[in-house]
Amino acid sequence: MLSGDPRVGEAYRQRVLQAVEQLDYRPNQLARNLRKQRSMTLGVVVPDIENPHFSEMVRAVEDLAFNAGYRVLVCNTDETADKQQAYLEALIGERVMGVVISPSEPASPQIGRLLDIGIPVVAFDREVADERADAVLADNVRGTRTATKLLIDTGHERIAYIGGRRDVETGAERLAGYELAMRAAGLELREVDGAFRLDAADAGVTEILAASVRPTALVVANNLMTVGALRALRRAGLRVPDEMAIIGIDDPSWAELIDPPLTAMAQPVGRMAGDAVALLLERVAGTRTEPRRIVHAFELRRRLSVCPPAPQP
Amino acid sequence: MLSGDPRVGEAYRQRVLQAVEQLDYRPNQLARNLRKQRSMTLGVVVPDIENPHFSEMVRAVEDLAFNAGYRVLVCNTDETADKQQAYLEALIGERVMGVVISPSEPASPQIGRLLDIGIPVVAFDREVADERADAVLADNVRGTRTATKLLIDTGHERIAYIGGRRDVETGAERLAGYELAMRAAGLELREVDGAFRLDAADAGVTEILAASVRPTALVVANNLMTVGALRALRRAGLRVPDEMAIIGIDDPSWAELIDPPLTAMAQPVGRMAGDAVALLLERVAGTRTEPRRIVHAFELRRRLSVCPPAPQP
DNA sequence: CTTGCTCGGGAAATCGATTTCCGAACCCGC
DNA sequence: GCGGGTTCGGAAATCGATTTCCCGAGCAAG
Repeated sequence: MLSGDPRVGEAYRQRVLQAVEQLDYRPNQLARNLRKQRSMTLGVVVPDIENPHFSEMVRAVEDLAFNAGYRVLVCNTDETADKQQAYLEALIGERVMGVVISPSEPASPQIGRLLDIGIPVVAFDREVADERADAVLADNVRGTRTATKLLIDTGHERIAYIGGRRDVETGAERLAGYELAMRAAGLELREVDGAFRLDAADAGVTEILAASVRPTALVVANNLMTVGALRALRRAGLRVPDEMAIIGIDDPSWAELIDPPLTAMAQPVGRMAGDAVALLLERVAGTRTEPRRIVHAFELRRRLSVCPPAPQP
Repeated sequence: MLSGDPRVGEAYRQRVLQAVEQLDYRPNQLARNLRKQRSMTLGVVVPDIENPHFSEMVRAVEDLAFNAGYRVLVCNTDETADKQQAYLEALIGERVMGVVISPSEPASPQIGRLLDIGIPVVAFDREVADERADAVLADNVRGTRTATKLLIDTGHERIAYIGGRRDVETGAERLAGYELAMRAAGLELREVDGAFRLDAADAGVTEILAASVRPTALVVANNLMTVGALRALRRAGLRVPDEMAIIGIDDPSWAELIDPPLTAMAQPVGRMAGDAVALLLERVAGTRTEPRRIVHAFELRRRLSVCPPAPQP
């Protein structure tokens, strides 16, 4: 009756509600969870919550979930398959009502298990291996191609790409976007792996700068690596954009504060998170059973870190 | 027996473990939670997870908690008392094993309830009203006084302070630190409320700049407001540091990338989070019953956003 | 007026692991 | 060889809300 049975007498209901009031009765959530075999919780699995891209996403998901009456269990995988597996296992154990995941490992068997037992999964940023999952993605190929093309159109020919892990969607697609643009223009590829990490990007850029023929522009595949790249450039004493143009994927809040303000490809993270939660809630409500994929476009934020290359000696 | 009863026959144990293996048996976490009246979860309550200060903290807590076998329920309060209350209520309902909270409202009655039912609470950054809670704090008064003193020692006399909410510990203490330093030097106070928010700080700085006599230096009480302040300065076309020196409390990763690199007071967030989790685990283990307060010192990161003021006309 | 049906409310079963309880077997020493 | 004390494994109670079941009352129709 306490769960809102409509066929209950009014007088009786009043009596009970009054008792509830007087005794300061609070239903035991744990007992409820056991009986219902679910907990009003959503799992959010991200590779790195310190990355502003993901903290913005977590923030948005959390907000929407809270308003819909859910709690959020945040899982940080450190880009490792192990932690991801452990966390997904835990989420299954907790019988969460849905999972938003930006997978470090797209093929964790737990993802299939989740879907098997009816827990909806929404892939965020990166797809998962299971067909049944929904997905909210950014058009990485086009975004990175646009970024690269901007450099080409500005007059650059030696353009290096600081990339992320190729074994995940985002890394592979962004690389593809870069390659598409470069090949279309008949330019030579120059790729360095920054593993989506600050330090690796720093090292990568340092390595690039050591080469006999330096590039005149960089495309950096995410915001952490952009910090690393900028650090390496600063250490090498290179001026941006005259000596090295740079365009970043992701547009964190500090992008317009640095010198020069960073030209960036922004993802509509807030809207993407909104879509992800909406997809989950549709599944929970049973409104939809067909998998859906939603792809968002990047948006170019033109600032001052890109200018034509210096004339060649 | 499955919970590791030591007084169990070896042969029997083997037989059971084999059965466990074969049937792919997974204990139902929800049933376990109900029976034990607890869930292997820690609650982390922060005002804004998008703020790098807190995302770093959440990240560190999450990591340590995971290694200790706990999950982390992240609660974002948006600096509102309402959301904080709702979340604390939920954490009580989930019977979490401990709570790390950076309170928006230090006196929520739920904090007392948590402690009443034996759930340890550690205050982070800002104290809570209940005596029984542990606390991990930064020495805000000294940190801000040091920051202000640096400006004074550099030769500034008109120093404005962009402050955060005075009704929370950090805001009040940082303000006090500024006032201490200014009064000690016999200088006039100039305070603006930025509510710890980017936009409010932007507006505050804009307001300050509109005054007939402008300050020559700013102390900004946290990293979000620093972004706002820098934005306002840029919009007004003021050069840092010659026309306006600036020192920020908090040292986010972008601080050394901006132009000029930001002079900042850094908090050892990682160590603070480590202490917080350690305090919780001590409580859970029952090793300690006396409340503890740990105070960490800020660390000055001298960069280029502070220089002597231009000579007066 | 009686049969049949609906509705309200109380009682009991359920979720599944943990914890307690108990009887049987076993060991030791006297 | 027997009483007292362990040890071990099975059985039952427990956690507390939800869900199902069921009976009695009330009402309508024949």
